[in-house]
Amino acid sequence: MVRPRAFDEDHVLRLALDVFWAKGYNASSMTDLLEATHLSKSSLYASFGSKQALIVETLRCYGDYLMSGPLAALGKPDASRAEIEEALRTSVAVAKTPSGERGCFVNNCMIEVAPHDPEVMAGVFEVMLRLEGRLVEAVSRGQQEGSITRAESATSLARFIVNTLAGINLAAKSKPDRERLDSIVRVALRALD
Amino acid sequence: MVRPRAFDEDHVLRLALDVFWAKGYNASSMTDLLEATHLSKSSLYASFGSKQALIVETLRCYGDYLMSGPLAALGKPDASRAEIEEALRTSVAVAKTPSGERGCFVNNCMIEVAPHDPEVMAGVFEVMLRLEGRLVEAVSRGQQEGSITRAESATSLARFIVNTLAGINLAAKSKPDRERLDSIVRVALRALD
DNA sequence: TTGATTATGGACCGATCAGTCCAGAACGCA
DNA sequence: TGCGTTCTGGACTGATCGGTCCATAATCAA
Repeated sequence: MVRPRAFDEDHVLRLALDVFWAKGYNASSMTDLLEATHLSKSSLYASFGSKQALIVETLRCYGDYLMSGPLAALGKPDASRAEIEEALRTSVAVAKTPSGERGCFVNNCMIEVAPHDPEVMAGVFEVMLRLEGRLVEAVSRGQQEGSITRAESATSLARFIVNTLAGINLAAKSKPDRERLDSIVRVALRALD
Repeated sequence: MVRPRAFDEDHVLRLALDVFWAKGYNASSMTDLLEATHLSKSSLYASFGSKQALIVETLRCYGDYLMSGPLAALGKPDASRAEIEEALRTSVAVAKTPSGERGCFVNNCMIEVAPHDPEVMAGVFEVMLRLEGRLVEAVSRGQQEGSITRAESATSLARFIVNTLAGINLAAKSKPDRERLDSIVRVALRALD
């Protein structure tokens, strides 16, 4: 082996992710991706194979971003109700960001790509399961310490929160009022009492 | 004037809607639409102008379907908590239908098309406002009769329900377990207590 | 230097796309 | 029987798409 890779694959994925995330899969042409990644067409195809394979990789990349970014609170070993609330509020804050109208990349893929592509569907599932898993832990902890109702299973409550998050990220696409998102979170949290 | 229209425009819209709904906007070629509507290319362009104009029309059509179909309960003049529950449960039932993985056409448009097309965005808004309006009425009635909490405004609660419905329809795309959807509804309804 | 590997840019491909146009058939009223 | 309108099918266009290929240059180890 000689001449090592001249570019960082993860960094390229982040750049490609930004394109797919902002424009959607179909609207992102290979030209767009080449400009964003500063790669030659040959290099990009040699490294990833196809546009479809590329978006599958970016999904994995997005999962990492989610867990270490907006939803990082849920990763704390003692995460509980407070961290669930924090995650919801952070999601609202991100949604109100200028780039918030990109919504959630996983949601976007689920609707635009997954129905036509089993690999993307699998990637979507993976991210959602990671999220759900962390939420189950946090909910359980909240139930143990009494801050969350025991009337429903931790799994049911966690799935409800995933559902609420999905809705918020979908709403984010339409530049909603801050108050609208805040009240959704507020009402949703009532279900945990 | 001679020779009247040989086809029913609303019926054509329903057929076109089915295509867009099942395959998405980009994946629906004009060929698909022509086959489904049994129209000639010339007729379709003469009647609707463009693919984009066509999907805008189908959005209106979908709104009518929603209100007179799955969400018809909310249209009853005395709709209240029971009808909200019914609408949620019907949505789950529809989601578990073979064609349920199409999800919600409005959600699909919001993610795939609306970001690139202000007219579609406007159409999406219109349907969502209709739904929200009906929910506000039903929630208010529930609050008056004491079946729904007064701790939050009718608007906030209605928006929360819209959000929950959106999440459910998004989840529908991945062929979820019945139990998953049921528990989401069950937990969501806790927020109204 | 040599040879293996990687990167680059551009030419090129076949397919598909939305949309236009036209000649003519079908139709209904006067 | 005409006239005006609607409908049809197909030919056609120009653009764009994802993807392939290749000759060449750059890079490093032996």
